[in-house]
Amino acid sequence: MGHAPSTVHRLVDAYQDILVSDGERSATLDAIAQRAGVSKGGLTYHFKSKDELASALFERLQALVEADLEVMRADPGQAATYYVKSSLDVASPLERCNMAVTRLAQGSHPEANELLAKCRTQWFDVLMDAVGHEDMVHLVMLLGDGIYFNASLTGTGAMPEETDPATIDRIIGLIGTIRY
Amino acid sequence: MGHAPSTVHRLVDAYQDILVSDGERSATLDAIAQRAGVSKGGLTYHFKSKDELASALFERLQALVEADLEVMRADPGQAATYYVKSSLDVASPLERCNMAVTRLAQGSHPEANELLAKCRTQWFDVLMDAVGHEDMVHLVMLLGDGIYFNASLTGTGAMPEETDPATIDRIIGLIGTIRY
DNA sequence: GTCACTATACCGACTAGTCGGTTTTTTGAG
DNA sequence: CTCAAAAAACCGACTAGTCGGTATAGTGAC
Repeated sequence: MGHAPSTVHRLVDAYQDILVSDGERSATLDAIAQRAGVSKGGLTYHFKSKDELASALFERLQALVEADLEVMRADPGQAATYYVKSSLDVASPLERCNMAVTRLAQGSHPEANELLAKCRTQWFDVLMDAVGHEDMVHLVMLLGDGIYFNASLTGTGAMPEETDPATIDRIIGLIGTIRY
Repeated sequence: MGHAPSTVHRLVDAYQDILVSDGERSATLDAIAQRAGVSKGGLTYHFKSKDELASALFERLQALVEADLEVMRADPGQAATYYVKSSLDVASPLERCNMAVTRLAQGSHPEANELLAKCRTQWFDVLMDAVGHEDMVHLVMLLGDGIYFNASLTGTGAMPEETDPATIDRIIGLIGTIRY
């Protein structure tokens, strides 16, 4: 019970956290190992290369997205609202993992690019089933991306001020008034 | 007339382009010099350090944003539409420069962070003057960010498909129906 | 001569990945 | 349960290569 997270899990966490907070460049093997509380040798025992670490991150994202899609499918009426609101929760495992993979994609990692494309297609499909109007789905997804992008810069201390959850609620209210 | 761009300009272009298309890690002095078609010595002749290159990029962004704000101030009625639509034009000098600085910010470059925060505040203020409703301004800016974020991933070949300008037009139409 | 470079060589710091060796955990025979 | 052997987990020094930055001799245009 209450497993202490395994070393492998901690290493992926460390990689993810450094990617999110300091960027790809800072995510060196030494830095990852140090944050995970193991030696470099300990890291390379579990992951022979940095690519293997990245692959583990990709698998984590796939699992988290699958769970997220399941939540949305379970309550289609709230799917769009849920999608927009959850974009704001930068501390959630999904958003953090998504952000880490996005950082790799921006460093032109082909596999990261493909995975992100796949995830976005899945979200689009689920939202289409739930909302049924293509333009509205695009609007919702773009809004979610904007919130996410904003939050990702706020996280690194780059924004004038954080996006306020209450503001998001009011914006959702405004969008709810659109007749289509 | 029709100046061939100066070496200094070409070096900043090269830095910007590599940042956008390959990420911070690939933007080495050698790579920048090579893309600009000068030797490494030629680069260091004009920029004593990488930080000076970054500063030149920051100055470029400030100038481009200032011009953009001027366009918006000149036609407040179209400011919001202009803001959203121009987010899609990833090939424009402003968007490319903005993207390059964003890459640096994500690598937690403090000066890049401050500059982005300042620019976003300026855009917000101009949109507030033009639109007059805070939540609508947030909506417009988030939408712009989403389009921009999408486009920036599409650029690196990461998206299922590029956001369609016609779709953006229809979304703007939907937002235009909101009464506030 | 000066400016705007080219070309090349070099240094120190850092980085990914390797490797021999050590510690910890698991196993299974008596 | 006990204890030794085997397997798994981990350590840290080392190697080969990269990157930012410095240095320097030389070239052609003005």
